[in-house]
Amino acid sequence: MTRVLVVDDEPQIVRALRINLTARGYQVLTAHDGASALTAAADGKPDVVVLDLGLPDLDGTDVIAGLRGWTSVPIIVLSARTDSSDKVSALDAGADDYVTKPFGMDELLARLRAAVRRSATSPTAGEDAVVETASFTVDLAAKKVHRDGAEVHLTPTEWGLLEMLARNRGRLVGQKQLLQEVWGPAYAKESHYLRVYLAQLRRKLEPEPSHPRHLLTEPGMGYRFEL
Amino acid sequence: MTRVLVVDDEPQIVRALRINLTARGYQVLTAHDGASALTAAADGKPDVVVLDLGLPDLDGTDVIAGLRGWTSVPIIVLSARTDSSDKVSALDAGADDYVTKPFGMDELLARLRAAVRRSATSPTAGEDAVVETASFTVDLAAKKVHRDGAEVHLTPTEWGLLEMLARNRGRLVGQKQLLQEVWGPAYAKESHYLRVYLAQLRRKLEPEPSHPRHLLTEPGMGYRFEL
DNA sequence: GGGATCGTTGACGGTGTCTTGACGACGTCG
DNA sequence: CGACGTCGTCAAGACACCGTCAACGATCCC
Repeated sequence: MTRVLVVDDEPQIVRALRINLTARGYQVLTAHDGASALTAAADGKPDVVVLDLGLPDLDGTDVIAGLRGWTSVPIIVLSARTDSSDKVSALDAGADDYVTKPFGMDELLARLRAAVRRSATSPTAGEDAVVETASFTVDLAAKKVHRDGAEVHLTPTEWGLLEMLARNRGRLVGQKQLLQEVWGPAYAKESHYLRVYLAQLRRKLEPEPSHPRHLLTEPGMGYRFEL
Repeated sequence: MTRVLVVDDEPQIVRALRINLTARGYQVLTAHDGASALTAAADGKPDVVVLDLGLPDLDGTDVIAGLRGWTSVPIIVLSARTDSSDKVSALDAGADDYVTKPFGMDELLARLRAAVRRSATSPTAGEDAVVETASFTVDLAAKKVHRDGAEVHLTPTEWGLLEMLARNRGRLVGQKQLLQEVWGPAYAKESHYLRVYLAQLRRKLEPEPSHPRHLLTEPGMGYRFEL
């Protein structure tokens, strides 16, 4: 789900955006001043930021600069000012788009889609798309697994499981979490599936399937992908 | 040096842009209709396109779609129409920005800088307009397929499918993704179409249609274009 | 108006995958 | 020491999916 951070100090604008965005399946985070916008962006990891320039505490370009210091998340600026100089300074500070109030909701949504589409195709996502271990490599973007140079074929379920573990590499992933993500919310208790498919993955990927080095079991808790 | 392709049929606009852009160190290419814009984009490999929607020959969204078929170069649309629906359709067709005439030169230049800055940070991943395999060649810009020197005729649907796969060559493309892109969002579950059209493509392009080497099936997941 | 092309839909067989059950090994706790 | 729960392994049937062929309308072009 796409996460949108809406930064505006006018409640009615925030409300209108929240309603429209939520109705279209976006997840909406909000902040009402510059300082909380920066922390919310760091905390909520939004996919796109809608930023009003007329904030009470910070200048708009400072907020943009504060974001651009560590993230390349798309920023769409809202502003009541139609001055060309305002637009130029905001865009040059690092904003991706500039919409003047009053704005049409259709247009804003279209510009938001465009911004999200752009950033989706560029692999700037913080995580690396290819995970490598001593015995095999997982390419998350291409959905391919290689072992000793040769490609290993995985079934959809096997891949879903491996992908979930690889995206959380190093961390423990609970069985319930795995089951709900790969099989669906109704399968939260079918822990037998995990045993069957972990065995299959180990047989395909581990040098010694009975003594796994990368696909580890944490008894009673879940599984962990270790590099 | 940054190369800008300016597409507009009004000479005075082209002249004004050429002067301003050249003075700021851009290299300027021009086209005055949709058809020549497409060839100029394929030929001149611009870093950004400024596109007027009111062209004499083609509809603006068709030009955008024609470009988006093979390149992700940023497109900034110029238009005299302020209709919200025009903006939405242009942005959803793949445009990056939409500026209404009359526009301030400062603002356009700032939006242009923003568009170039964005695309500069994303690695222009091996996006070649012509994809070559051992048995056939796909020219994404010209929308043509050759096999053994001769041109192969593809229907629009066949082409849409092949284009989508070729643009994601090496990567697995989910069936839902293919269906939504080629047939439309309402066809996300009509996976039967994929089987029929993949069979047709293989019959036309693969040396052994029953043992495909380039248009591969990943059961339960999707299809993959392998070089 | 006639013919060809294209998109859509149905039926069919074959193959691979998912699900399910049974069984033994291991560790823990009463 | 024995009961219990968890885990790993194996096997077999049910099922979904894929590829293929063919027929039907709709549309476009001559």
